[in-house]
Amino acid sequence: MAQVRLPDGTIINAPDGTTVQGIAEQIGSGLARVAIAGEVDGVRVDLSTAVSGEVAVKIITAKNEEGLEIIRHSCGHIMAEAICSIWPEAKLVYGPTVRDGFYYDIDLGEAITPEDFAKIEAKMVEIIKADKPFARIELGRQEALGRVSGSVYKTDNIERAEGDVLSFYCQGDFEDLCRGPHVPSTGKIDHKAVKIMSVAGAYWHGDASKQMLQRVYGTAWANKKELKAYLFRIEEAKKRDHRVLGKQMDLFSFHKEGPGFAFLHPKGMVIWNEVIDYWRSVHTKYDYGEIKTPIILDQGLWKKSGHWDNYKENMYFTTVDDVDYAIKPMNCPGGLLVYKANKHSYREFPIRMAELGLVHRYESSGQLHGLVRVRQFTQDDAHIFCKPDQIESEIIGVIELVQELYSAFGFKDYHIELSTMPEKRIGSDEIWETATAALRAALERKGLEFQINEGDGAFYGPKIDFHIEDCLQRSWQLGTIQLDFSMPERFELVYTDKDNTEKTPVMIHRAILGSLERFMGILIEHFGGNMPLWLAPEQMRVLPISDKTADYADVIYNKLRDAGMRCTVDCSPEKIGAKIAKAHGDKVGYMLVAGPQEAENGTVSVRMRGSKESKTVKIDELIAIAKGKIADKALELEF
RNA sequence: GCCAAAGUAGCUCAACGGUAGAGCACUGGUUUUGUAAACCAGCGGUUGUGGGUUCGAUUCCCACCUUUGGCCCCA
Repeated sequence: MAQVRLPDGTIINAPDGTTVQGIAEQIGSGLARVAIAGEVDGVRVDLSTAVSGEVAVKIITAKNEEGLEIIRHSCGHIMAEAICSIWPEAKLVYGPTVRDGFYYDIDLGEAITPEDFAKIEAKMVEIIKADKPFARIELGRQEALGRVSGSVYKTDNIERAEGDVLSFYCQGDFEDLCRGPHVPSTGKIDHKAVKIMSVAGAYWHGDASKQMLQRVYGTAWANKKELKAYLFRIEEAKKRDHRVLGKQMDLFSFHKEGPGFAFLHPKGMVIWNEVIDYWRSVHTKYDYGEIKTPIILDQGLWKKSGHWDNYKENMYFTTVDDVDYAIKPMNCPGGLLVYKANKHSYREFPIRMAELGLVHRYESSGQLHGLVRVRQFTQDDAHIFCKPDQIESEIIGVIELVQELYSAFGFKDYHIELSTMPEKRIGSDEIWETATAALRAALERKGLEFQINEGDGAFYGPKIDFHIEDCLQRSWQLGTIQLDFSMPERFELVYTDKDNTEKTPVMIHRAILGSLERFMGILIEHFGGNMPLWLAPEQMRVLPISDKTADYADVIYNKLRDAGMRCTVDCSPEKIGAKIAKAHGDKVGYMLVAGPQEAENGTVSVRMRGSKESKTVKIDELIAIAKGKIADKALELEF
């Protein structure tokens, strides 16, 4: 007899060899109907898997996240079969699940286009309706290799797979090498909850020197309602896209005369400047000095710093008076020269030099993306020079600064990565080891969770990166803390220590918002353009009911301007409803309706962005409230 | 950079071998308006750029530029 322990702790008995499906039936016929896979002792298996002895079993349904993943994986196979039936010459490569869906990499001479999606979907519906069972076949390594003979991709997959037993899954005549598990039959998928989303190129094994494959993306959900909800979420996310909002709100633009170079408009500059003002105040508090270094510097400097050898392909160059210059891609060499301008004592340490440095990095055209991936950007950079025994406390100080800055913008969700020694690098292995250990120690001291990103450090040192997600759930790096023992040595930086000898300082490179351009893009998406009052390009707009109260509107406007509010008046001949709609479209924080009633009492009727109600307040009262919200960096407008 | 798609008025989109059209915005007029868009009229385009095919190209073909979705890379 098998003793089966269920997730809630109950034990049920079943004859040895009972399948997971059988267990589900024993629990209840309803569960058996919706079961799509199982988990035996923590391992996901097909419903047809037999159990015996003492085991823990969990039944997976479409309601579980695991269930959805299995559905998506099975959908990948169904899509693969559909594609192969349309293009028999298609060679399948690899088809995993991803967040919200799945993809399949396919090698096919002919290009698959969005016009083909309907055809693929129709074929998939046909396969689903045929309710073909998924059958698992297990083979030894040699037999498996024999079974896929002729397919370079599948042979490669087998060579990369671990273990001696490899499995194949068949649905009817279609067969694919696959770890599984799968739904019991294609009919378990709701054909109304599946959709082909896009097709794009992808290198085999992500290697640019390898063949370009076609990657077809699909999504699958438990039912039609969830699919619709997902598609709705995507549409909503697109409305928050900073490129869309940037145009709509007149914040910035791009032009073909400078691809990858953002042009900031007056309203965009308001956000930019507010961010910087706040940034400066926090840096003053954390005892940073600020410097500014040139954008164009002699090429020799970049050879000395190692950028020439390690970063040249991302740099811009220019020649004037027969002298070769580089446009800076990083601020550190300039910062080093500032350090070298004076002699330093250990008593000054740590020296924290911040710089809002404008850098240029050549990025190949395919990777440009609005404000978040550009060729020219301003880093909120800083270089900290300190003694080795100050490293940990300095790193901790930066982490605290990161947390303070992010929370002011309402960013609570970010993840941290620790990147280690890359292939292209300067400095000895011992130095890398010490530096990496120091970063790790600081993170652990702060009790922060982080993941290791092997081989992804900067060429001069390991780094801690802070990532947040945009509205389309793409992850973007913001802050970075990089430890560098090499650059100070190369530039022969010294300080006089207590014992009156000259020693080499340690250098910490760090950026918190990362790129101000990227940060602005993420801010726009984060707030959906509805900026908190302190960041809003237009904090308030006075809306006179008609020309009759135009004079009163001007009085209010002047008072607000005098109080330092960013404010305009809408004196167009529109009706008040139209003015309100327009102001909402422009994402103005407070809409101040001014009619005869208000004029008589010295008040305005305040309508808040996003709200249908309004409140009547005295002008001075409004100013006091707004000033309070701005000073507190309040995220909400309500009062 | 690679694979694919797209580029039409300031913006969002139609038309798809035969004189390029709408809404919003803008300008003028009517309306003097009370909380998410009053009405009328007008202005606005060498259809991304350059070649080619054709009697004729926005439409078909080629190249380039830019953008979009991915891949690789990265702040």
